[in-house]
Amino acid sequence: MARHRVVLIDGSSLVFRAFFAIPGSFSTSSGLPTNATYGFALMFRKLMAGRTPTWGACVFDAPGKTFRDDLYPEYKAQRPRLPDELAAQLPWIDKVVAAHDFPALRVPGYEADDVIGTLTRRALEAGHEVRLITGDKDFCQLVNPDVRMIDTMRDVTFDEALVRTKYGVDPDRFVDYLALVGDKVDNIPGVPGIGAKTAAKLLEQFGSLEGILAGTDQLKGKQRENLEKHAEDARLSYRLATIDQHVPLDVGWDDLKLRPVDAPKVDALYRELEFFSLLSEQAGDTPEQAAEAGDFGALTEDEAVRVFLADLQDRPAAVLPLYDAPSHAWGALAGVAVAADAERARYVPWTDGTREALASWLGDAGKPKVLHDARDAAHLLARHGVTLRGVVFDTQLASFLIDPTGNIPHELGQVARAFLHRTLAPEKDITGSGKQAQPLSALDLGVVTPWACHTAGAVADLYPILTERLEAEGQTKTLFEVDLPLAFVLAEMQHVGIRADAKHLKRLGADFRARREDVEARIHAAAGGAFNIGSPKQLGEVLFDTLGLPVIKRTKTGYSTAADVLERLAPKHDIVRDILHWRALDKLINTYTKALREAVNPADGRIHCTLQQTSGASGRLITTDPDLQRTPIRSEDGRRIREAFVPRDGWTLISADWSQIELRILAHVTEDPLLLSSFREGVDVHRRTAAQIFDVAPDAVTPEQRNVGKTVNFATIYGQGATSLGQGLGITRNEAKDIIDRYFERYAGVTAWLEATRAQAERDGYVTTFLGRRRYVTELTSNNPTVRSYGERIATNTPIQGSAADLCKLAMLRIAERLRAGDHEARMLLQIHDELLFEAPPDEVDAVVALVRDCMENAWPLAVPLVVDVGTGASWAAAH
DNA sequence: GAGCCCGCGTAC
DNA sequence: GACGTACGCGGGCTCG
Repeated sequence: MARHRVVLIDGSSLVFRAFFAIPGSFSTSSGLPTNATYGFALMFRKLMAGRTPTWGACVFDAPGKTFRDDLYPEYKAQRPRLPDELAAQLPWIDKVVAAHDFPALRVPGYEADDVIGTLTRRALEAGHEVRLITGDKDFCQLVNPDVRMIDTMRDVTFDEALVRTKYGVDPDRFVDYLALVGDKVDNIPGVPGIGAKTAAKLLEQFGSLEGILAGTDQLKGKQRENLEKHAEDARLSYRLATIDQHVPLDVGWDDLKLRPVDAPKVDALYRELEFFSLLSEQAGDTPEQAAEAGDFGALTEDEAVRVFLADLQDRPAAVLPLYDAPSHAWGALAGVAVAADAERARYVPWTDGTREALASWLGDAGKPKVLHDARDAAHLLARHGVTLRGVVFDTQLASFLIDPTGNIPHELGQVARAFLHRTLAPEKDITGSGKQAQPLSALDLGVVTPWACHTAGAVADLYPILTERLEAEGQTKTLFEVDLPLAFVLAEMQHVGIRADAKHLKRLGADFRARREDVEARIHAAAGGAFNIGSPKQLGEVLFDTLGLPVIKRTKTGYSTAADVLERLAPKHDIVRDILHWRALDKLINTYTKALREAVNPADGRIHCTLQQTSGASGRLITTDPDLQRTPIRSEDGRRIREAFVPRDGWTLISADWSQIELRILAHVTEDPLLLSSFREGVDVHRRTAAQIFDVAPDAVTPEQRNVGKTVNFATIYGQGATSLGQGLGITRNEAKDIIDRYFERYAGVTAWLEATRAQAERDGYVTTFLGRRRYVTELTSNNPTVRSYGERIATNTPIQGSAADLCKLAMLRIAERLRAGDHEARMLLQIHDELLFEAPPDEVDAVVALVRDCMENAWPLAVPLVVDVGTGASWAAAH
């Protein structure tokens, strides 16, 4: 017969946790804040979904002093006062507890911790097992084979192994650990200079706090000094951190007996609190994952994997491939979690024994799969020889399409919080972070499995919810026809990477470094001494305090030394030119020659950046790790960086970019006659704008005037005002205003469209792109004029920038399709917003150029032609 | 040492 | 504050 279970809830700490973890905007229609109450209700729901305990109690701190205050007056002195919004919820939290017929305990003179500790001891002595529901790590000291600590908000269960993994000490040494490390929240002092890592190391070496204090002669330096000096602090901390397990309690098991949940009673309260999603009839439809109720496990053998996967049949399963390395850059595959639903999941480590079974299922297009970030998964799997097929949904892309600005970058934890109100344990909770981070494969399967299964379970739970939301937002088609297929094109591009000549980067770096040194010597001589030129703080002191140059602009932390400021100071002192030069070289060295060289994968000599699909609010794609979209081109030195990007031996790089795609889209949407005619007749649009602004014939426009025209054309797209346009052009605000007025007079169609778009955005609360991609502009409802005008710029810029991004995605899809259909070896390498980069074998170049040009020029039927410039060459510098 | 913000610079 | 979309570097601060 199963043993009796006792559940002890740490009410006080959970109330605080819930209050800070759940947005303050949670409230009833009458304005009662309910975020902490909701968190508490969620916790109960998870608790009750699991195995029913026999006894239980929800323990709160009682008002008044405790023995710890006598020991140490500063105890918990750092605790913030109870916020009013939380105080107002306490009576309601009591009601939630009462509605579940859960005994609530408050014992004067003792903290909740001690009451819980005492009940835990009694339960163990009676042979029962205990579950502690808390977010407070102090309870780790009570964990043993019969006592587990459950953090319901993060869905993490601490057993002995997890305590050891996370803190590096056994539960029975946890108090010693706390005594050394201290606890800022409770104002437990600890020993200065001893952090988590050192404490674990010392305890490993000496066994206990007293062992350490007795053995300080074996230590040295600051550490020994601190331990000797603060020995009494540590002992005091030990007593403060020790949970008292012998509190006199006037309760017996009969008082703590639990009854089955009275659903109507709970529902009545939840209706009052407007927690409609927690009502029992709905709860039955999508049962919350109980902290321990899941049917989770690890599968390490081929046959077991096959049986589990075959049992899924044709039902969509959530798939979560996991990186082994803490850094994802070239990380290997540790394993794959597969969830049939949130309650049934398996973690399969990637081993010789499981590889075949996993690979054949993952590659089977007939087995439907749901992923969160299929692009990343497909790339990771591709590196292990697995082709991911049968992906029917991507919860990350769905979240992005529902609200691109909502949960950037739409990581699973954020999306689960937003749509499931569930807090997932971050991976570092089990792996640790920083230098002592452990790869998943080094961790106990008992630690990885529940975490991986819970996490995959969240993807399974998100699937139906996001499917429905996506449909409601009218974005289903975009997901299935554009973003999801594109994810696999991007995965392929990441997998292919771009070849980079590390030697060229090294030579360039050496050249730039030598030049930087020369300039640096001159700067230091002019300043009268050495200083760190790369520190804006130090540089400001030299320029404005030592050399007495005039202060033109300030930042919130001091003097501004930005390039535009330095440009204006350049005539006053020769040092300023040198500083600008030093900055340019320093940037090229650190961000480009150095970082790019480190990004080259030695295995294939190529850089494999990430093509983020869910980070650009307007729908743009974004490159990271490294960011190849920011490869320099504007300066002479910068362009030399592009010489390092080369094709495969004997192949050719092809660069194709749209000419003025955003201005053409502007012409299309505004239907402005002048803009339309410029593009239809193929006249130079910047020259045309200059002619309008300066009221001269196009032939008479000087190069300087054309430049003004160009700046003004872009200013329109960005919603630039007179002040900054004036600054950009080096003219007065009034002169700039005249130019803008004149532009709007001549381009009346543009003026009308800007006006209409702002009005539409205000009316609907969002703007859209060609593909119907939606961006909500909440800024427009702000009372703050600055925020509101920012909203207006977003409203008018996003349809232009976002539609350009749409066009590029469509072109990429068609190009990928046609390269495949034509059996071309050529490959798409990069997207730089309006440019696509390819490499092709020589015999394919002409065909690929034609194909690419066709797809790009005909990406979308516009009222004006789309013009594409194509270049080829032996490097990116040569091709562009 | 890790994590964060800041100032700055790079691209389209 | 005053130009839209981004990423990432080094400096410098805080925390442990």
